[in-house]
Amino acid sequence: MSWTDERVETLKKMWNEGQSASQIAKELGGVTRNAVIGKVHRLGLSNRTGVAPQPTPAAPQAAPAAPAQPAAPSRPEPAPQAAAPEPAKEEEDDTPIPMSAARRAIIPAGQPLPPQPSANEISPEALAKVSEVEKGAKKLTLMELTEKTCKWPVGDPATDNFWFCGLPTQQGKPYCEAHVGVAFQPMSSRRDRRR
DNA sequence: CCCTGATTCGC
DNA sequence: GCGAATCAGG
Repeated sequence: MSWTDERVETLKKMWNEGQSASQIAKELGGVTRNAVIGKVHRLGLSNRTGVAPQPTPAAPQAAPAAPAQPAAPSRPEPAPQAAAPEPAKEEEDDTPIPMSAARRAIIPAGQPLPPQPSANEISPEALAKVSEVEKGAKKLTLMELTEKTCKWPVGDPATDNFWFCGLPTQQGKPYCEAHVGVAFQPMSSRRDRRR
């Protein structure tokens, strides 16, 4: 397989989407993650920022013959932090979660809906991260789960919109990183309404 | 052990 | 330019 225009395009797209090299390699097929990474570097987009700002940090090894800053040598990274998280393209044939008629107040046999963070006090950050992640969840069904897919349940099993996160597990753990964050609370405010 | 990206270097 | 091997983490 060679790097056709199309494949390079896919590579760029996926890389900027935050996909890992191995995932991209699987998608493209015929290449290993090493090949992907190698290509990424050659394309000069090792940094996932879609647009490399002006200050193309001159490599310390090969200093260009034309230093942009004649009087400002020491300043490797002036970038303050203007990276605007841009989900932008999200083409998935998935239902945008109609969530409507399924408002039955029926609670099957289930009492303990898993961890579902609710009244608990979990790191606001973790929660934010979770809801963010759940938007991009793969929404797997029970049967689609594997040892490597996040098994965090989302939604109410009693309704028609219920799925499992399905994102890559962090490793060994049953959930993706975001969900591990809320699933495995060290143990904090364990003080229920102590009688 | 699983995974990640980064680099090197023969091709 | 390419990518396997290797390196350096998490």
